[in-house]
Amino acid sequence: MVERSPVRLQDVAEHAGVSLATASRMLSDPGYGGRAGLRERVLASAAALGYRPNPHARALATATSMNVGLVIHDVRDAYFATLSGGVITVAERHDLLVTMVCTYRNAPRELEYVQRLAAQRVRAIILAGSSLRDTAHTEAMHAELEAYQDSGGSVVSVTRGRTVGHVVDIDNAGGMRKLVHDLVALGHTSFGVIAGPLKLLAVRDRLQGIRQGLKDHGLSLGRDDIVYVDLSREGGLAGAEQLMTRPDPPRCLLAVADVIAFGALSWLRARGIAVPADVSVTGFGGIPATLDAVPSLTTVELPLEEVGETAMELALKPASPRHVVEVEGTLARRDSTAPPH
Amino acid sequence: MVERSPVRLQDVAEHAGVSLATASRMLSDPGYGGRAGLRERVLASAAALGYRPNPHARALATATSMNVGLVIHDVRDAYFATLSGGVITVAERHDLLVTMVCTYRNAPRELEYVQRLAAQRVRAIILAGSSLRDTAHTEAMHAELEAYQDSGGSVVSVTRGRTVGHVVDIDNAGGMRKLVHDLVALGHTSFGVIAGPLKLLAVRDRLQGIRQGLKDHGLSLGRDDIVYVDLSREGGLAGAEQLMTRPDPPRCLLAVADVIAFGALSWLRARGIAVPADVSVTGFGGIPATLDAVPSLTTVELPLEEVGETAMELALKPASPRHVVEVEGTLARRDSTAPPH
DNA sequence: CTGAAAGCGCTTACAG
DNA sequence: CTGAAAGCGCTTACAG
Repeated sequence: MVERSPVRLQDVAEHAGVSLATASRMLSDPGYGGRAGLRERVLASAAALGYRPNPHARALATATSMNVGLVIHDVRDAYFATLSGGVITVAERHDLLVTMVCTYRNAPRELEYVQRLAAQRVRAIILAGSSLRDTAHTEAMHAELEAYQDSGGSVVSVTRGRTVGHVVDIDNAGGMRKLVHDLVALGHTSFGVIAGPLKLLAVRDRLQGIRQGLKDHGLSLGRDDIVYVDLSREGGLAGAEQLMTRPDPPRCLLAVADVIAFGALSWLRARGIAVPADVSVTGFGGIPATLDAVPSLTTVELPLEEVGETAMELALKPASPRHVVEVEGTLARRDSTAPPH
Repeated sequence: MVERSPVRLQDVAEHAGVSLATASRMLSDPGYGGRAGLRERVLASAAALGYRPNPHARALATATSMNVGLVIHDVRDAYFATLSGGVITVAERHDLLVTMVCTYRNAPRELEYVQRLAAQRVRAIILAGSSLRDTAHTEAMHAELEAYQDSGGSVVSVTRGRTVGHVVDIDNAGGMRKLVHDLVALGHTSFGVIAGPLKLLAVRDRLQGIRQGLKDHGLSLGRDDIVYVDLSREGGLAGAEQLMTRPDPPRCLLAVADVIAFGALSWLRARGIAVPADVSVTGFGGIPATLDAVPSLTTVELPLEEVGETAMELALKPASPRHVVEVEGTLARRDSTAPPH
């Protein structure tokens, strides 16, 4: 089916008048001695023939590749796209190619992808999405990642709660807590929360941060003050609808993610409900679009690109000692929040 | 450095009591006969041992892999993120993994990535970004892609003007022309164009569409009516500044891309210039955020996710006959445009 | 320092 | 249908 590439290392060796072994050394081991001019001759031959090493042959012989695997929930989501940008930037600096897979928050799919990436002998697997709360799945992932790491792979997770590999730990709870404090300071007491799927650890943490922030001021959430929706713009639309059509709608809508907040803003706009005059709205994440929204969205800004860069950098470090990098969100108080009148 | 994976095909063969060759056939050739129960036995052994085939060994033996390469300008840009989502969706259906590289519109980098992907024997290379106008580079790319295709690879470009492989041809000029017609129908006669880098073929085509659309109505662009900026939000900010601070600012700003329009909207908002009351603004592309902007952005909507899906589907087809799929943009008239008062 | 040879883990003609 | 063997294109002990 496929024609083989014409020029192999063997060809280069012959062209340069050396053995296969020598050609290999001159080409891939910069520290190797070699008699004067030899290296130059081999390099010249390689260039002359347009030699391109076969990465599969190399991977087979050395059991490592120049690829890294990046596991995210969804590229179409700006949160992950931005983070991926950071990963790719650093990977490029190290001549690494990144293979990206999207799980769409589906546990079996996540596991299968990790297995495939491990089978590919990628140098590292970066799990950039919040981990999924499911005991059986967590155990299977753990076993898989452990085995992968034991066989020389590097694992990095952008989520807390992973017990293997390096971790970039985003302080979801702390960020939300800060945000809530700020809103309470503005005078808010009536909150509605639009949450995402509870299977996401990040969602749980953000909710916990909200509860804690309220509790710090003697406030709390009623049963009906929180709705669970899809982590998307559509989810935000539905969530706002549920909360705002109650007899006594909240004066402040806390979304657990920026995209959800966008949906909520859209719902409110369509109903002619003014933000922030009638109701305040907040997001979480700080994706670039929060600046373009009108009103601009108050949110907890995460250095997403930097998170991606850090993750990729950790991926380059040896598995031991384990690194845990804590990332704080910054409160970005913008135009979608104001004191309730 | 790296421990080898413990279970090889050889182990499965021994466990099942068959030869290596038979094990290989039972596992990877579904159409192969084999005596009754043999296949089941081999599969059972593979499962029992947790066998995972080594894709590099397979790639070396067959000269194909289960990966495809996706070349884009920038993942952080929603245009490419959305398109990539489509590619990944279809790739997943075919058990293909996608390796994504970002060129940041840098020609040498694009070429180098294509070479690396070709060396990896990816099944297909999808060039999702507009091609770069640079004769030397175009020729080098052409040679590389041709060689890659001759060796069995599949190439798909989402840009016109590529003479090798399948093509998804987005009608940039036609879309812009439709948009301009609509604006002229609204009563606009005074336009300012915020263009991107002229090295991008897509930018040239969109400009050409604008010129044509104007010409259809006996209008034209003056020397100062067009500014060239970076294809980004910041570019839009700068472009709006240049055009709107002229003695006689235009009444309608045409951006060649949605992100540029966002920057322009932001600049206008900061100056208290009302859109669309004082000035109309349009984009191109139809990325999801155009709906969340306030006012929502009038744009030419491209089915970006579908474009990605189509590209990946074409990648699965044989190189011959060549397919060229034409994609039209849809005029999305929204709130950022109105008749000039 | 250099080369001949074995080995990485598969697939696939070639015999039987 | 099945198996022994060669081969894919590299790297790397092992001798010299």
